[in-house]
Amino acid sequence: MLQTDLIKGSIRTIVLKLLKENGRMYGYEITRKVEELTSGKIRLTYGALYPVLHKLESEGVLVTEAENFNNRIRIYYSLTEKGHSLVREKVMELLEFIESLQSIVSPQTGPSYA
Amino acid sequence: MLQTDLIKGSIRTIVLKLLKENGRMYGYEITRKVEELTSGKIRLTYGALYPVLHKLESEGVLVTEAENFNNRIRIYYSLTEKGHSLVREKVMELLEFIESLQSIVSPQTGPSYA
DNA sequence: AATAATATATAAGATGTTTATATAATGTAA
DNA sequence: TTACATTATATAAACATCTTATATATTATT
Repeated sequence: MLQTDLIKGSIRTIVLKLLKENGRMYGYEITRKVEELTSGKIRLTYGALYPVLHKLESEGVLVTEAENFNNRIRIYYSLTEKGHSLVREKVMELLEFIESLQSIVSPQTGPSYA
Repeated sequence: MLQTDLIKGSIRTIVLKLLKENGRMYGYEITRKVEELTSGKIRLTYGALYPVLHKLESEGVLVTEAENFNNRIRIYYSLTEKGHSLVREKVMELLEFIESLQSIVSPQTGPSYA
């Protein structure tokens, strides 16, 4: 597992992107999906995930629906219209950030006339 | 400029990598180099940079040399042996992290038999 | 003379994350 | 049938990290 503090700051974007791709999801499902997509390299903790979800809700970025499943309450989160445009922004920002990181840590991949 | 909270957690690795590539550097020079490499997209703030440098020094990862330049003191930072092996670790970790992020935000780039 | 750029640094406040903890139902293996 | 793993949501305390504001001072440029 990675689980370094690199994850700091990207949880919001990850959550938003997953909700965009998968429609509505519940918290546990989000953590599973992240593990699946990253081959277990990234694991969101609930102490980090739920505060993010609650904040996004209070900002009007997503809405919740509580449903009963097997005598348990399951809370589904889905993007609002505002959420959808935020995803686009945030994902672009993340891609730019990744590019920037790469230009620091990776050697130039320009033409090599070798 | 990006300057989102995505940078959180990657400053250490960025600093370490730059010191490895450039030998010794001083604080201001580090911020310049990051701006240069990222076309101004990432800007380290001093409030973030200096605490990181001081912490790395206290951990024995880097050492300082104060030199006089134009009537001003300039403090050069360079990696110790311990620092050199930490860079390798941290950069690998960052590359893995980038890969993980990409598998979340980017579409699969597998063979497309189209 | 004023401003921008160079240069290091700290404190206060804000934010975000980990770790620990609580609760509870269902499925599974011994 | 007991114990454990998995499913499921959630909060509080502690910790780490970052931004913003601030201080200081020299040199170069307009």
